[in-house]
Amino acid sequence: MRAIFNQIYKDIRHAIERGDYPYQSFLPSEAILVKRYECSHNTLRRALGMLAEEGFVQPIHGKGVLVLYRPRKRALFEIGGIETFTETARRNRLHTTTKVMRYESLVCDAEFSLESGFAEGVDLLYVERVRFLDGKPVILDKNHFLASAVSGLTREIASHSIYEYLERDLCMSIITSKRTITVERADADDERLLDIADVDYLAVVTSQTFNGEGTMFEYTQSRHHPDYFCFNDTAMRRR
Amino acid sequence: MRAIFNQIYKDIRHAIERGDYPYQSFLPSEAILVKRYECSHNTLRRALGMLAEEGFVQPIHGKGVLVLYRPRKRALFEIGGIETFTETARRNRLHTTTKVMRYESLVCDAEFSLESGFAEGVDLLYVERVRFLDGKPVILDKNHFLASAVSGLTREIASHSIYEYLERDLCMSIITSKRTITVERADADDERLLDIADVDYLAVVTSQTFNGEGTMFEYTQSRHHPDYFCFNDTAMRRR
DNA sequence: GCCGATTTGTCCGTATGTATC
DNA sequence: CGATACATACGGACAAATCGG
Repeated sequence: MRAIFNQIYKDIRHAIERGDYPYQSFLPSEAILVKRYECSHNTLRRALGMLAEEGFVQPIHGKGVLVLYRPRKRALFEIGGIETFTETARRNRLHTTTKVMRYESLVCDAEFSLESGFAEGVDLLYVERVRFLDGKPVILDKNHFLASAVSGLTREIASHSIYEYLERDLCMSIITSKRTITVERADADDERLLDIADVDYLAVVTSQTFNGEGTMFEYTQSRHHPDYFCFNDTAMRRR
Repeated sequence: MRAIFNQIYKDIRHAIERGDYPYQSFLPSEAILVKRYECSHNTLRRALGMLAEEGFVQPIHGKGVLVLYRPRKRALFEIGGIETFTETARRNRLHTTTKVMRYESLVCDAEFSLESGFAEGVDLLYVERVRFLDGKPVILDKNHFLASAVSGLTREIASHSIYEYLERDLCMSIITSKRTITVERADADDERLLDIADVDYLAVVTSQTFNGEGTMFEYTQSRHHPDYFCFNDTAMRRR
C-alpha cells in the first residue's frame, strides 16, 4: 500500500497545527501543492477532502482552501473519533487504572438481542470495569463481547487494555463504530462505583463496534461522570 | 454541477434503507455497479466512500462491500449531522413552537472572545430562545450571531427558524459546524425556562458555525433537557 | 459588463497493487 | 495459480466560481 494521500494529509495537517498556515489564511493552491508533493490532482484532493471532513480547512470554490483550525484549550478528558480510553489518557498525560468488577459468560436472550443487535443465542462475554483517571473513578464501562471473536481474553487482560490485546495479539482491526450519546439518570451502581453523591445524571455513550470482517463484535455502554465528559464533532452540510 | 456521485450515493442509500440489501449482505461488486450506473470507477467509489463514512456499509478488501445498516427504533428527538431544530422536528412529525426570551445587540469583549472565538470588538446579536416540542420546553438556545452576517434578522423571524431565513433569504450556505457536547449542571435559568424540577443536569451542545465564505458567523450554546437528548455518530478507525 | 487568468469541483479511462477465494 | 474484488494513483478534460483589468 502506497498511501500517498495519507502522507500528504498528515503533512499538511501537521503544518497547520504547527502554525504554518494560520486561521483564516489560504493554503497554497492545488496546482502548487501538486507540484510540491509530485502527485496527481486527485490524490491531493483526497488529502484536502479528509482535512475538510475533520474541520481543519474549508475549500471555497474559485478562491482557495481556507484554514479553519485554531488551537484551543483542551478539556481534561475528550473523546471523538475512535480512540480508546488508554490512548486518550496517554495523550492527555494522565495516569489510568482499571478495576474489573464483573467478568462473566452469558448467552444473548431475545430482549438483549433487540437492545444490542447481537443475534439471539450467541455466546457473549460480559465485562464490567471502572476506569480511574489519576485515582478518580470517571467511567463505568459495561462491555459485551462476542465470545467467538475475543478468544483468549482474560480477566487479567481486561484490567489493562482490551483493545490493545485485540489489535496487537488477535490482529483484529477495529473499523467502524456506531455511537449514541444520551444523558441518563444515575442508578445505585453508578453512585456506588463512580463515587458520586450530589450528581444524579450521567453521560452515556452506547456503541456498536465492527471489526475488519464486518462482524459486530462489541456492544458497550460507557457511563461517564458528567464532570469528565467532553465529546467533539465536526459536521459538514452538503448542498 | 453534475453531481453524479451524489445521485449514486442517494440511490444506493435508499436501496439499503428500503431493504434491497439487508444487513450483513454484500452490495453488487464495483464492476457491476459501474456498469449499472454507467459511470467511472472513481465516481462510484466516491459514492461508496460516503456510505462507508456514515456507517451504511463497510468495504472489505478482496471480498466485497458489506452492509452494516439496520433499521432501528428511533428516539423521540435525535441530532447528528447538521440538521436544524425545525428540520429535525419535521422529520419526527412533531409540532414545534419557539419563544424568544431575549433579543439584544452587544459587543464582543475580551473574555467572550476567548470563549466563543469571535474577534474582540465585533458587533454581535444575542438571541435566547426556548424551543418547545408538542408543548414541552426541551431546549434553551443561546445564539450569538455576527451582526454583519445576519442583517435583516428580526425578533419575529427568530421566533420561527433563523436558519431558514439565513439560507433562503440571505442565500447563506451553512457549511462547517464544530460541536462539543458536555453535561453541565442546570442553573436557575434552565430550571425556570425548561420547567425542570427534579433534574439538575443538562446536555449542552456548544457549536461554532462557518458559512460558505469561511467566516464564523455563529456561536451557540444549546441546553437540552436530558430526557430529550440523543446524539448519533459513526466513526471509522484508519489503520 | 465582458474577458481571461486563477482556483476549486467533477468526471473519465486506464494502470497497477493487494487481499480473498 | 488464476479469477474476482477492492485500493491507490495518474493524467487529462471540462465545468463553475472568483477576481482583476
